[in-house]
Amino acid sequence: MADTTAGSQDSPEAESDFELGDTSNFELSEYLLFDDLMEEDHSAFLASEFAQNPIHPGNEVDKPGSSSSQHERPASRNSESGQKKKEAKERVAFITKSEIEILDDGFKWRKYGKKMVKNSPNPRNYYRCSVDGCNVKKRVERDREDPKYVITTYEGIHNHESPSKF
DNA sequence: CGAATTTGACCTGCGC
DNA sequence: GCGCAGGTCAAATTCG
Repeated sequence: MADTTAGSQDSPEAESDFELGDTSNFELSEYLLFDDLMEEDHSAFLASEFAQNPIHPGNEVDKPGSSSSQHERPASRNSESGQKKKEAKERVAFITKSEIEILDDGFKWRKYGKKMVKNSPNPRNYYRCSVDGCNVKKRVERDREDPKYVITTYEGIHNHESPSKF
């Protein structure tokens, strides 16, 4: 699973019902239900489950009307001033059935924040690609009803090859 | 010693 | 206008 499309999106075939009412800022949102579980026995089962229920109701993974707020921090804090480049970031959410959220996908991630969300009793972890130049972010959060499931949301595309592997 | 991780504080955006 | 929620950064600490 290390290679799991590390670097590029695989065949997109999960988006459709996700209608973004406000596409002013967003242009693409693909949600791939992936289960890189080692026990294919369960993965197959889960796959069916997700097929019926993509995500539990009230999923905050993507709210079509909630407006996609792009957090553009003003240059106030940022050293770069006057440079606000809003690049359309690819957002891909993966649902993995695992007890650990430290899934090694072949990239080096540095945790830069943790936050408790109201929607889930579990904290949400924020990771960032440690590779310089790669501004890919990863959001890891446990399922609200099934702590065994981990929702990993990738934001951005890796502009480099995997540091490890190969 | 260096890099990575941790926790708290701070800021921004939206809703009411 | 204020409050809430979410997200990010920074400083301190720990592990390798």
